[in-house]
Amino acid sequence: MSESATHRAHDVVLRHIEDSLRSGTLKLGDRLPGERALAEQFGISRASVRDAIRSLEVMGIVRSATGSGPNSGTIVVSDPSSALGVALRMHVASSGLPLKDVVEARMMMETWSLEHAAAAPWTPEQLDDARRLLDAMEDDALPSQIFTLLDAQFHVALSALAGNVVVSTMMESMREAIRGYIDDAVLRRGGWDDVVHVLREQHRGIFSAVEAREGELASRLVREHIEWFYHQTL
Amino acid sequence: MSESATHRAHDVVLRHIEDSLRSGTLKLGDRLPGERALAEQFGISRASVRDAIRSLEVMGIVRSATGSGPNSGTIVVSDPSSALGVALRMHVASSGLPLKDVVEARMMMETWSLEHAAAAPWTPEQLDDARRLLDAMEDDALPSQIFTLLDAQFHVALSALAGNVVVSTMMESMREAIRGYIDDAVLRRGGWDDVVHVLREQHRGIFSAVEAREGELASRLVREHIEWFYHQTL
DNA sequence: CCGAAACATGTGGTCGGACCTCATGACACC
DNA sequence: GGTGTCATGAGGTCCGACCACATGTTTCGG
Repeated sequence: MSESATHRAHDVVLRHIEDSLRSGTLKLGDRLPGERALAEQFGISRASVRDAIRSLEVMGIVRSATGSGPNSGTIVVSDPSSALGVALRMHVASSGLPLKDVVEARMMMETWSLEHAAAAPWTPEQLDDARRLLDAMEDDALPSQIFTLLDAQFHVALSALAGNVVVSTMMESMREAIRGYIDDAVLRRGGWDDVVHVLREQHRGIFSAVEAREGELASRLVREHIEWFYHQTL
Repeated sequence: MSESATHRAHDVVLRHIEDSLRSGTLKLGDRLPGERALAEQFGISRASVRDAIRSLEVMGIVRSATGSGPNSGTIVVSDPSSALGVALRMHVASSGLPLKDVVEARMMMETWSLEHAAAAPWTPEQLDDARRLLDAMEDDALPSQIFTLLDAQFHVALSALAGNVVVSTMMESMREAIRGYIDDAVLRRGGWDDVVHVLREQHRGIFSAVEAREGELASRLVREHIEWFYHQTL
């Protein structure tokens, strides 16, 4: 923002794209010019253009695909959650961010979300997403990895009711980042059948509280839910 | 996690580094082999290796520098906040994430942090960081851009007392992402001299509450502080 | 006339080799 | 012993080529 330092070759295209995004010249769903065209336009090599686009791709700003037609090329998307999720996972892997703090942060966001969901203007249709996931998790034949996946989606769906995209995104990315650790911990622990019954009951309780718009109750239940599961496994 | 799909050339490097990080073979401060060496080791081109390293750099996992000596080459670091900050800023620019939600999320994290800071085991030295920033902001000659920078650091320093690295990191990155917008809004509004007096007073009140470990009061004050400033400018 | 197979086109993905800038440490020279 | 020069090796940039892929077009057989 402050120092320009446009001397780095790949920065010029990065800045140009950010400016275009900010000014509205480039918006969600638009296609960027081809890498070769951008290279010529800015007078830099295609490698540097690729460098910049790669950065945007890692951030979840654009998506690149080979081939031709409307689905090919580099397209402006908005996929912050998976991008942040990967980054978070890497930082947890490198011990830069303690897993304990990730779980704690997730609990903060989820309790906040459910509290605020009580007063938020969501429609019954939005709640149905969560209900479908709740029903899907009743299947006894579900492997634990699939269950935890649905579990994550259930929590995200409920939290989304609060209406804050940033909080939902961060929650989703944190869940994505720790999914691998959870699956490992579940397999290492064993006795999944006993655990899953408790989880189902807790989920139903949380869902009912949200449905009744009892924010404080929902918040307390989800806190107990996460704390219980955390101490059971990790 | 699910499909391996190591057919992408740059993914093999990415996976290898993540595994090395997870197993401890690679730790903070270590230097990666040179790009040419990695290329030969995995039997891929240097361009693909650069692609992978670039991804890690964007995530704040490594840092690359030219030259020779201990500060050169690619080194494992942990800089999630600036990495997330840039990504967040881009998403706000592309309207993928509403600024309002970012501010709201920041308020959630900060109130949570100050509440928990009351019971956290921080030392007086940690509080001194915030105190120094508080004193520095007393300077009347400070341009608004510098003030907001110190302001951001002050808030991060206080929040860090809660002891949760993930929350601190996210707060810092959100503040970084919206800094440009705040500076613009302040300049557009004018009358900075009137605003800054109120801000100083609010900061002192928040600091005192934290120092006295009155979590609830600190939390309330910081909420009012953020809400007031938000309505004054944006 | 129509459907299907072959082809042309343009995209990102990969490659390898070249040259540049830069920070450092070693070495020769005062 | 201090100092300036140079060799070294790292990342940064560029070029030009080729590959894999998805699509749109053309062509050919029925």
